Amino acid sequence: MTSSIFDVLKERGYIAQCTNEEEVRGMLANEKVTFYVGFDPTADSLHVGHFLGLMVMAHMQRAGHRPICLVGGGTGTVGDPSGRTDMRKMLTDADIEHNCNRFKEQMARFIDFGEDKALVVNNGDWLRKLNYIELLRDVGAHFTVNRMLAAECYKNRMEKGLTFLEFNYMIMQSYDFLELHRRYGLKLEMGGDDQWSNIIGGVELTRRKTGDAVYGLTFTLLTKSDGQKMGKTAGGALWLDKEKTPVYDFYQYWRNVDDADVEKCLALLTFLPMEEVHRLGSLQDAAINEAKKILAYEVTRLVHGQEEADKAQSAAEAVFGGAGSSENMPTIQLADGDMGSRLLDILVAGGVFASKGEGRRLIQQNGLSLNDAKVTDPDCLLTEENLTDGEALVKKGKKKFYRLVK
RNA sequence: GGGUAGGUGCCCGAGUGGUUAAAGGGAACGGACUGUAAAUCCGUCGCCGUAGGCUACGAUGGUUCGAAUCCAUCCCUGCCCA
Repeated sequence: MTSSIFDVLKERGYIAQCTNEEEVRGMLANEKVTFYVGFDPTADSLHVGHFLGLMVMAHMQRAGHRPICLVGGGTGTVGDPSGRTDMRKMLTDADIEHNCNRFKEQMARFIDFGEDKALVVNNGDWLRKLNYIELLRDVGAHFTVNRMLAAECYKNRMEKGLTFLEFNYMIMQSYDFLELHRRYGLKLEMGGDDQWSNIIGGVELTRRKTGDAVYGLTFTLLTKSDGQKMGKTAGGALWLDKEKTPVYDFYQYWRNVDDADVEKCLALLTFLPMEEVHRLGSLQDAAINEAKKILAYEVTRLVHGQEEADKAQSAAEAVFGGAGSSENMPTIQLADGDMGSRLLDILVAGGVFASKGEGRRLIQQNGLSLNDAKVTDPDCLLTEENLTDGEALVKKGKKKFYRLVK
């Protein structure tokens, strides 16, 4: 057997670092491998960064391997200092449990948790029971502080201060690997490239404790061509939960990615065949919009399902192309008292503007339209005449649309 | 515990008694240009507002006509010593 999922992952651009490329490649080609990716429950929803990891897991599962989703009920209480300049806010146990449950629901959209096909585990189950002295003797003896301090992930914390609490994160994550190896025969840990230090910690610990060959692999972080992290919006992260990031906004985010990032996103965030990805990625100038539409639709479909993706696409076409249905664009429900009220106040109440000042400014800058006519007066009122069939369309800036419905 | 340097708007960071809603940069937002792209240029970027007012520089008190700026106490962080 020579074909390996490893090659697929590599071709699609997922792989950043690997402990032993040839051995991992061979292992993935010749046996069913149990592997894991960890997710710390720092928020009540997964975001696009996690989605990349889920895509990798999905590819692996399709190739016959068994994924373990580890939610960090234990590590989440400590907080991973990797890539952070400040200590994370401490979460309460109740928060963590709530978040863990949400994660599980969301993961089920991408991973098949059918019989023995995949597992969800919570490292709180074993980490919380650990005895300090035992752990120190058992695990602590295998780590030298010198090596740990040299780890990339602590670099920028050496200046800002790194607490002992967070310093132990690597130990805990390494212990997870060992524990999963013992419980499930785990052979491989995967994670974002920022997890490299933590992952090799686990690989080494497990090797030393058991003598078994185990491996680590990191996947590319989702970054824009200018190096910035992808998936950040004005409102923060791009969430997979539609309550936190509306599907329409989610779709629009991908519809609007930079030309330079289109091919990469198609490869990493969709299951389209690579020939198709290359073809779409090579489109030039205005034609690349075609690729962006497909990207937006596909990613939205994977995350929110076909129906939601259709709605988002339809809403986008209604707004930008004149076709499609406007029904699914963000909607503001008008109250009875709104007729004759100031448009500005209605939009602030509807969340379109964060403050009246912001709205007023936007109007002064010619950034607001009502039914395709520029609004020039900040104090203009919304009247029945503005409505057609009980609806009006408001445009904020160049491409944010809201439907007012009575 | 001792010494020392700090805590400023979304982030970084200037500012050491009035001219400071607070320089500069980044992010973000609006406009022009475009392809729902990028780059560029112009503008905006605490809240309410016609004027004008209100709130804000870790927290709480105080000095002063007037404080982000001075004093006191407290909280937090870095560094050095123990």
